[in-house]
Amino acid sequence: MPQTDPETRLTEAIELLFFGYRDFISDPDAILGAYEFGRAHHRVVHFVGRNPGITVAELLDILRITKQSLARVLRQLIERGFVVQKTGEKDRRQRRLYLTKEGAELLNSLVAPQRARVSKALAAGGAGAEDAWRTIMFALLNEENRTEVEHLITKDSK
Amino acid sequence: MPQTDPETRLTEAIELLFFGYRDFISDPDAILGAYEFGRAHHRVVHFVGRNPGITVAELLDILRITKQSLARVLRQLIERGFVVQKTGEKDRRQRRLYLTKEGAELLNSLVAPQRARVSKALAAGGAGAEDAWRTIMFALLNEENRTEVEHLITKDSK
DNA sequence: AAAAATATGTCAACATGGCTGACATAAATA
DNA sequence: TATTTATGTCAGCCATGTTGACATATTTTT
Repeated sequence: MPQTDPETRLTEAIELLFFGYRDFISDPDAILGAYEFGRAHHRVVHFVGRNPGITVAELLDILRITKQSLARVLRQLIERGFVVQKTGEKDRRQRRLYLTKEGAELLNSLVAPQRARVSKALAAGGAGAEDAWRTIMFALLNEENRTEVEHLITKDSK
Repeated sequence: MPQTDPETRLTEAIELLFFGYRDFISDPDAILGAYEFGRAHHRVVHFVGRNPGITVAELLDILRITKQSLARVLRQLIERGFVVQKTGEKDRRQRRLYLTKEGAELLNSLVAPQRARVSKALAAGGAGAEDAWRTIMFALLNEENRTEVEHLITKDSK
């Protein structure tokens, strides 16, 4: 079997991340095209769907973009009826975001092929591989983001 | 311990990919800024460095962008002395691409923090985790890309 | 030798989705 | 009441993707 030096091994891992991510995000693109939406819309729909009632500020913090960039895609999603805003009950300055029925359907059509892909991939690793994969993916995060991401992704685990 | 339904588990994995990749590509950005280069330049420098003498057509096939998009960043990299073109010896229509000494230094400064990050993350998984992680990342690829990616990433394994 | 195909380059126009800066409004807080 | 906060909006800029059309040099096919 080939022996590989550590630098090469790491370079290969870096390229696996590049190519893996490239294909991972490829499924939704065709679907989005039919709506004349882009990846920016996808991200908003995804995180609003995962965090119903999220405030604009919280969404900006997840996406790490400016409010002006968000405003463009958010306006389109609202105008076309995929997202609604509701004034916050406790703090009436807030605009809490929710998916409409149409938004939830769009999200579902986007996430379905991604789930299928990830499900297959995790299964390909065999028993125990999923935990190892998760540990490594989590360890890729900047330390200052780990707590936040942990909260975000485990939001509705039972 | 929390029991988690399969859909939620997969959604969490999808978000781990999103956040993990986001942080994974964060290191080089500051470095690139100092050169007034962007991620597109990074990709070109990376794959030219990994595949010395690569042709323009091969590079386009890896990057999946149009030649007009590539032309812009490639021109800048050539003008500023990070990449050189040499006419193909067998086929003189080809322009084979190589990094200059400066290009190799730039690549090294970009890849070093990525290697450090990935190295730490793989180590965090413990023994055997790296193989599991690789298997899963590879299984994320579109089937039609697997052979190509396998060749690309194992290019100089011994 | 001529014709066709290939590898590459270039011009022009346009779209998406980032960015900064400035300013406005309503509501909460000090 | 004054200030801060959450949000929205206008205007313009930049990076990097796209399509379409066309040019050149070289190789391959006829």
